[in-house]
Amino acid sequence: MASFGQYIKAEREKKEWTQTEFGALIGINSSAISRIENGTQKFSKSKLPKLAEIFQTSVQTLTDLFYADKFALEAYENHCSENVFLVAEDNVKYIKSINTK
Amino acid sequence: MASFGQYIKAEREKKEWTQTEFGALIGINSSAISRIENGTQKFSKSKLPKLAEIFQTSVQTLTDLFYADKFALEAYENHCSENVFLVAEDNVKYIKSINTK
DNA sequence: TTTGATTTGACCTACAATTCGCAAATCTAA
DNA sequence: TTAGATTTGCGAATTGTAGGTCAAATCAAA
Repeated sequence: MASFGQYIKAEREKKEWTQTEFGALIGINSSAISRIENGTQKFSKSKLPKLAEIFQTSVQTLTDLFYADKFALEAYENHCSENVFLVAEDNVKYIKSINTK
Repeated sequence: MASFGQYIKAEREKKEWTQTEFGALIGINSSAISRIENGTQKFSKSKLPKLAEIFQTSVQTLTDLFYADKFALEAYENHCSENVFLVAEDNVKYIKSINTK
């Protein structure tokens, strides 16, 4: 999957909803839906649970898609080097090791 | 390296600067330095170039450390699954492929 | 004990980033 | 052509957050 916006668009079209219909379901103006699908506006993470409900999928799946997209864009825009995600992965392990002991 | 704050602290101590001295160099209040080193406040990314100068290292190195730390914390706090960074890496490749053609 | 260094809390300001709402423009099928 | 769907420009409004200030608490070493 390319981006979170493209994912939303694909799922919305699967359900054969217009942006207006989908917007009403999730509680977002239709122009915002357009921007979200096209990447000029971000989907609010606080709405992930509702989105999971509407799309009939798990919050975990959406969370991973959402953040993978977010991290990728941020890494690209800020010219991070190739291995930034490898380092990040190590850092998560470190954080977890601290918060469990 | 554990976190960006810990990195800053380590480098500052190598130079034998107090938080106040280091704060004066980078232009941040000493209590803010304390918070940054201890992770309750974020280092401003706009100051990365200045930090590189002060620490005599490359902006790229600091950028990678900074974002690896940021991504790790965000992934941890939002309960992303293990493979979120693998997906993110793919997404970066996709973004790059679009922006080069 | 004393002095400087560090940590922390509470509160506040300023700035930057985003979202939203509306209207207008554009697109797309029938 | 026309009606519904989508995109987009713009300005208003909101939100998030860095980091300052001040003061108090804690720490560490001489």
